[in-house]
Amino acid sequence: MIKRLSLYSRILQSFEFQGIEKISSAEVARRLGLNSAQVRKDLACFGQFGIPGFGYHVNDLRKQVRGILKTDREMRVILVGVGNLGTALLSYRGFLKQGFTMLFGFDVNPRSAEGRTRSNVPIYDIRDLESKIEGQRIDIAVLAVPVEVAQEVTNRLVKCGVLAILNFVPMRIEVPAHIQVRYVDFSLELESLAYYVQDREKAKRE
Amino acid sequence: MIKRLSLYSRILQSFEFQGIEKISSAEVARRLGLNSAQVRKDLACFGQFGIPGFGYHVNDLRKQVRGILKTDREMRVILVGVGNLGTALLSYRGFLKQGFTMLFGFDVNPRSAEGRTRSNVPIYDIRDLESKIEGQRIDIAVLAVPVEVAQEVTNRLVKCGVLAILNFVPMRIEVPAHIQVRYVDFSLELESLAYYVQDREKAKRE
DNA sequence: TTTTGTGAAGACATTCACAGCG
DNA sequence: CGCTGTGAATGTCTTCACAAAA
Repeated sequence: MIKRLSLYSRILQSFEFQGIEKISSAEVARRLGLNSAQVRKDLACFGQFGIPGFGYHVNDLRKQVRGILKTDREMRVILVGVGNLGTALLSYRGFLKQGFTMLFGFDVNPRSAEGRTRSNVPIYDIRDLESKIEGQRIDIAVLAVPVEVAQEVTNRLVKCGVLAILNFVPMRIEVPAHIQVRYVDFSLELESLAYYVQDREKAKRE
Repeated sequence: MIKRLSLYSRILQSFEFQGIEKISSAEVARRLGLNSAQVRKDLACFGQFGIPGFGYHVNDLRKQVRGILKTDREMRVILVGVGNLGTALLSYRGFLKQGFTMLFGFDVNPRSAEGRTRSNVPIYDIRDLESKIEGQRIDIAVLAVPVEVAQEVTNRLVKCGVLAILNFVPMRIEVPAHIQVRYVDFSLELESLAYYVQDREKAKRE
């Protein structure tokens, strides 16, 4: 549901960019492939932002949604594991949208990692994780290390006071209840796609 | 649900690797952070694989699950858009697990894209998309192009007979009903994490 | 005994449909 | 009228709890 809010935020931004000032739940729903009642419910959940018979003011609504998501305040992010994937994440504009700041990266081999990177985010040795982030507020750690060390690195991150982890490693990591974890797992998506593709070809034959 | 099957497949592989021959739904559930009834229901959905009072034979079950997911047969994949993200996907071992073959990539600037890649997947000009994949069976296209051209490229892919799309572009793409689309959207995950982090800090204050 | 497979219950999410406001 | 906000209805997914099988 919060993910949908984030979608609303994104589409409102694009409406604003296009100079559209007024929008209806039906139009938002159409653009995102959702049901209009769902859009209204999601928004109504946090207050009364709409005007019956009119719709929503794009500008107003966007401010409200950003307020709810707290996208208005700075999120401090670090990257742990600067291999192929980590490097890509660093250079992929659009990964860090406004409101997110990548402070630094960590890797077992910071020198070679730094060479690959075309961003100006400093890469430190992972041995210095604790000392480098000591005393700093780190909101989110992006985890892109090899599977074998994922749990160990996670434990260290939690000890360092990291509040949330975006995990690109294809395994479940154990964390205390108050730590937020979100998973991004490409190959899972690929495999599930494969399943439906199969169905498709079977359907064609029948 | 199919995603969970894929998780089972992965964990069964690791059990097999460790030489574990027998497994219970409770143990699988524990490892994946699920409920044991869920694991049993998911599996029971496709047949009776378990033995009451014993559990499941790891090897047997894995074969069954791979059969259901059709991970046993080759999936032919292409990559469209070989920018930062696309490049990373190409070099990221683990993206393409066994059963998936990356045939080639396409980009507006194949020369510079090829330079970045350390894989031996050939990169062609996107103008030649139709001619290069003509007559070939392509199961899945991985979409990693800029937002502005995502819909146009999608249309071309569909015309070329691609059956499924794994979309890394942060926007909804329109496709005919019989085409499968799956979305991978990092920044959405980041934003939703941010929301809960906020909650966390509020909770701490109270 | 142990652990499966599964109806029944429960929790959660989505959609319908309409009163009421602008 | 048009469109929101929202109870009620529906649908979907998850968990419980237990009879039956090994």
